[in-house]
Amino acid sequence: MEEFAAVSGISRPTVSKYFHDPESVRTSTRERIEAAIEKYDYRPNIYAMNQNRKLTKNVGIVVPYLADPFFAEIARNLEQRCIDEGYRPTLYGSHGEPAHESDILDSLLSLKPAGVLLAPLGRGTDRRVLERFCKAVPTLIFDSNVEEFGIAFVGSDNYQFTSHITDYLCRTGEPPSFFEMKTPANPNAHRRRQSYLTAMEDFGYEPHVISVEGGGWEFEEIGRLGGHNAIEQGLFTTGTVLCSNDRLAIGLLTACYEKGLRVGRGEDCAIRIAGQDNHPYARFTCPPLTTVAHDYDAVSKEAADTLFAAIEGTLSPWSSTRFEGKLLMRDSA
Amino acid sequence: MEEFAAVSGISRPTVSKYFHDPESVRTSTRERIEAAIEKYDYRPNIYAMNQNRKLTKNVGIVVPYLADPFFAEIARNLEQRCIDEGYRPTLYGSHGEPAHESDILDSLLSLKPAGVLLAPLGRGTDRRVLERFCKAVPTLIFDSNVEEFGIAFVGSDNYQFTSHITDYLCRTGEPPSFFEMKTPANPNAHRRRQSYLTAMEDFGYEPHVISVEGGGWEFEEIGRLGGHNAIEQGLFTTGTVLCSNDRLAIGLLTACYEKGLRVGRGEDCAIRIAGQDNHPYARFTCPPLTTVAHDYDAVSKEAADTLFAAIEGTLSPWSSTRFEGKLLMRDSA
DNA sequence: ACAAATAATTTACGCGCGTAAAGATTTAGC
DNA sequence: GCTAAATCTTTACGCGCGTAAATTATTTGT
Repeated sequence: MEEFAAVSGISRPTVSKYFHDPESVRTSTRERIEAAIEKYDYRPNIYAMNQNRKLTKNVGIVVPYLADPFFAEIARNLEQRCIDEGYRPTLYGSHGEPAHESDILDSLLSLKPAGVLLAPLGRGTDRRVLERFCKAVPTLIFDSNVEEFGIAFVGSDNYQFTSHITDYLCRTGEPPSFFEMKTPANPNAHRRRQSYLTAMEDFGYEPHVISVEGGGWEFEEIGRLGGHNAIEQGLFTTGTVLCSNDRLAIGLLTACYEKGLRVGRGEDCAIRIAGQDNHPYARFTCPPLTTVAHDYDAVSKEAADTLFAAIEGTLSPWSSTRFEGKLLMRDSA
Repeated sequence: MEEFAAVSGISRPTVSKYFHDPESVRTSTRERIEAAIEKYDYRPNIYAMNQNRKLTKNVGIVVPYLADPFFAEIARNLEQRCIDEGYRPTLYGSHGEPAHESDILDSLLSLKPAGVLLAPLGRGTDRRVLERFCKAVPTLIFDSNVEEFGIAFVGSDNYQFTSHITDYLCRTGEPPSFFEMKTPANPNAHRRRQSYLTAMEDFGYEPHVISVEGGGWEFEEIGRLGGHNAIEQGLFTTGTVLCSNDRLAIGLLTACYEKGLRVGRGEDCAIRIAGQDNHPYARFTCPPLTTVAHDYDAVSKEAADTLFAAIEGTLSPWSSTRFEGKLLMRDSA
């Protein structure tokens, strides 16, 4: 930087100031620096920069499982917003393992990030590690809430999701059974079950929950195996099934296919199946999956904006924002 | 580190040496240091460490599109192998955009990574940027090859993939048409088409390629729309279709559903559809998709091992390793 | 055109660690 | 118990940059 400043005819502290915030120097100076950068292809050493800065421009994005297209999609969205605001995002996937999540937070700590966007594992999340982390780094929790940690929570309104689609299913045919994992990793699943129970009672129907065994993140396979069992034991009494999420629904669709059950809302169909999330593949199942769509854009925008506001000093009390979902009526129900 | 060394009763240079490589100090010393780390919860500042080290422990993993479950899966696999070897992997997705890929390589350059595992965009990759990058950083190219850049290439044997499944399809029914994108981003697609043409000639059949329009990375939608067209125009003359990849096949399955065509190998089915890649969802389509599976494990192991060997000094000439695929016979064909 | 405000320069120090060199200490081999 | 080898300690410097303080140059308002 010393040399670069010399050949550019500008002092090193000014160059340093420019890299900290290009807007902080006079326009004429900025143009000279930028011309020199172009000419000499100089870029400052990231390690040396971040060593002394109290605040880096790093932002960590942590999701429970990067191989889940839902999280991959929202991570991609958040990543772009960070770049647009001049931050350097780094992606992390917890691989569904609490220990891995803790490791990520630990190593993130030594990266001195300006802020972190975290979708916690949920049930498996180590409260102590997370709490300590949130004290050190401005952390925005999204997707699934863990107590009132961090600066805010942003996610979807799971009660509304489930009551909305339950309403739709009741209006258009037999009331749905609810198909879910017995021990879901994600706390949203509990909200959805609860919402289903409430909605069914409100409509004057008897709720009917089918909880299937299985751990881990291979939801499709869990849905498929659970579906086989449920079909064999005749648990789908009403001919309509609302799944706790789309991935379970995709597995259940496979089970129905394998059992020779025709899925859909036509006269000749044996069963209606609906999901929740609008998973990127839900549109391409056979039949296309009726589901409730997250407002990806709204969630990621609110999450990013809230974090940036907190980083840039706007301290506000902890808050929780939940966006409503949109019903997507397709052929499966 | 000064203070930590003092309270631990060990000199700072030795502590520094320990963090560089725990094996490089005497066992008794290592135990004392590790006990002290446990006690005082000390960890060195990453930025200061990497500033002076000629070689960091960072490894970059770059894939064209993180929201594609295929790449998400292989990235996850590679990530784990890096961690196991004591490296710090960082994930990057190019979002399908050449400019973004170049940006990633550029910013990776300033991270002084020990090595990089790169799955290039392919056709869109900026040759000049990549070449310059490969000169500065040990780079292993995987999935799709770009000239003979980097230290080596590791991927799947696309010729074998297609000839193998073409063989199977010809033996079990009518010979397949080949369903692909007209302008695929990935060079593997060209190999597969070529392999199809060769295989069909070898079997004495007339090859029949259906190239559909569409750019970007939304392969399912491209397959669906292309499928609608092809069905309307009666292009699937033989009643068997081999798709260039599983994502196109998934879209085509949706198109068939929407057109009322029954897919599968049963007597009452109108069309057989097969894919290639064994996409994580291929098992859950309706019907489950017959496809050729990558040897994920072998590819990622070979890729990681080759990179680690190069980093640790074992210089070997550029090489190309391609693993054969395994035919997965499911219900769609 | 002049004072006040703004921006850039000069000078200087420190961040937390890597690392080299020389000397002191411990260990291994016999 | 001795020597050679391996390891550790002491000392010292530098990496590439952030940043504070004092000074000087430039711009702005009137």
